[in-house]
Order: sequence, then structure tokens, then C-alpha cells
Amino acid sequence: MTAAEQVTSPHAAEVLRELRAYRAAEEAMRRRTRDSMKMGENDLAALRFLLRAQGQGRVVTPGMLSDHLGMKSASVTVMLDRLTKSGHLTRGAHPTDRRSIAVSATPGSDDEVRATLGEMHRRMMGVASHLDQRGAEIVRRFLLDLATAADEVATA
Amino acid sequence: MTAAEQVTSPHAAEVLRELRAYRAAEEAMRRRTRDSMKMGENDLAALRFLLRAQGQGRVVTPGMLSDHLGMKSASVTVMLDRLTKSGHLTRGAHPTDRRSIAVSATPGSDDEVRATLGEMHRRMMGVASHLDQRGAEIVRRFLLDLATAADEVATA
DNA sequence: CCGCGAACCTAGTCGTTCTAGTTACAAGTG
DNA sequence: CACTTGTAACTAGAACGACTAGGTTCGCGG
Repeated sequence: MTAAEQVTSPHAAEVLRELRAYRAAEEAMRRRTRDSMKMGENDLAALRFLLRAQGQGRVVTPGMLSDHLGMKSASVTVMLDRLTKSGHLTRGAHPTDRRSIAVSATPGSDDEVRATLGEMHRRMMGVASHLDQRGAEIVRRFLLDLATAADEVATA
Repeated sequence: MTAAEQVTSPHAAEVLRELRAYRAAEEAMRRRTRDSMKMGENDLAALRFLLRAQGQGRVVTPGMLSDHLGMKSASVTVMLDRLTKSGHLTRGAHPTDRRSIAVSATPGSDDEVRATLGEMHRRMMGVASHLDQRGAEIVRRFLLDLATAADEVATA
């Protein structure tokens, strides 16, 4: 707005506008998914985390979900109750630590999430595949710089 | 994972990984800001919307916030109560429609938000400015395609 | 074998949003 | 001008989700 900001190149503003538009679109998509599954934000994030870990054969405990989602362990317990009652996951015995618990997604939940987020992932992969090697490098660098910028804000 | 997805170029996966990293970083940044201001997500979004509109001399009504944030008007009322009590905004008379209300941010609120999100915006602008014309076009196209993909998922 | 810490759960509270219903005003019609 | 319909915001009350505090069970080191 001020004269000092006029030094920025005109196409930079275009890029940021497009970035905002993408973020809005993705958020709206995520919201539609949550609404159609009648879930909260954390519930869906937990399922995604769970499915990804399961795909790699890793065991997931409530504590890991607590760390990953930034929730207190008590809140995780209630969330697991909720998702268990809705049939999205089950609690089982932990293979090595009898204090702990192994959380696993039900097959139905797996299908449900893959049907929506998997579709999204495929499309995104399609978009990214249209980049040639140089384009990919440019985009990658751009995203990396943005992430660095975000990390540095309000941290110093 | 399956053989069918092996057709995607290897650098595409890299790009998507970077994209996820950026989204996580931005979300974390936003969360830090919200926590430091002790506000909810919508509260902060409302303030940003308000400040941007105010910068353009536009009048903001509760109804506009309701539309923009996807909240019910009743929820907006409560949110305005909250933000008024915390000293971030004031309610005033609407210039033309006496049914309506003009919401405006307090100077203190303006400073507070600019100090954090303005900093973020400057940094993002800096990153985007490092792109040359061709790079900007590539990134812009990429983001536009992603937004289109998100829009089309679960809509058909 | 005993105490300490870790992992999870239970109970109670608070904050945020929603639905339903109300009041005040605007706009169009005879 | 009187009347009807629609719009803007608010009030009341319930639902939902996350947090704090306080158990319970179990692994581990002395």
C-alpha cells in the first residue's frame, strides 16, 4: 500500500494472490470432506496420520497422536472414544508395552478416507507431474523458501 | 503405492512433499499467532478481513463476516461481543441502512495484527519477488491447477 | 521388591458454534 | 399512506470439543 512496498515486482503479488486462492480452495475441500464424514478437524487428521502409519507397518499409540496433533492426552482419549463409537477405529493391545495401546483404523474407515483424500492426492500428483524438471525445481525452491519464512516469523 | 501410480515422475513427489511441509509451517505460524493473541481461528480471520476492508475504505457489516467466514449470524454476534469486550473492535452506526451495523477495528488491534501478519506478508512478498518472470508464471500456473483440482474433488 | 515415572483413562469445566425464535428496519404494492 | 414481505442483527439454550486435575495400570532401575 505504501510507497515502500512498491519495490516488489508486480508478478510477485500475482503469485501470492494465487497462493491465497489455492489455500482457500484446499481448505474448502477439506471442509467438505469433514462435513460429509461428520467429523471435526482433528478427527480427520488423526485418521490420515493413522492410515499413513499403518501403510508403513508402524504401530500408533494415543501418545503419538497427542504429539502429532498437539492435543492433551485426555483429549485424545475422548477423540478415540468418539472414533471408536463411530466405527472408524479400534483399540488393541500394544505388541511390546503393556501400558500402552495400539490404535488401528477399520477397513471401512480406510476406504472412506482413501475415496476422498486419495482422489485429491492423485489429482495433486497429476498437477505436479506436469512440471518439467526445471519447473519442479523452481516450485520446490519457492515452497521451501515460504516454509522457511513461516518458520522464522514470531519465533525470533 | 500401486504399479499404476509409478508413471508419475519422481520429482512430482518431491514437490508435493515440499508443499505439505509449507502448509504445515504456515499452519504452525498461524497457530502461534492465534495463541499469542489468545484468539480463535475465526476471530483472527475476521480481524484480517476487517483490516483489509478498512484499508480500502469499505464498510464491514456482521452479515459480510458471516458470509466470508461461513458462520451463522448468531455466531457472528457472539464473536463480535467477544472481540468488543477484548477491545479489538467497535460497533457503530451503518451510514445508510439503519437495520445494519458498521464494524470497525480499534487502532490497537490494527497494530497488533499488522505486527505479526504484516511481517509474514512482507516475507512472502520477498520470496515471491525472487522469482523471475518465467518462474512466476510456472508457480502461478501450478497453484492455479492445484486450486482447480481441489475445487473439483468431491464436488462432481 | 519397591518406588518413580510413563501411558492412558475419568470427571468436571470452559469456550465456541449451532438451531430456533424475536425485534427493528427497508422495500415494494395497492 | 397502510400493508405485506424480506432482511439484518440479536437472544436463549443446547451440543460439541478441548483443557485441567486426579486416578489406575504397568515398566524399569535401585
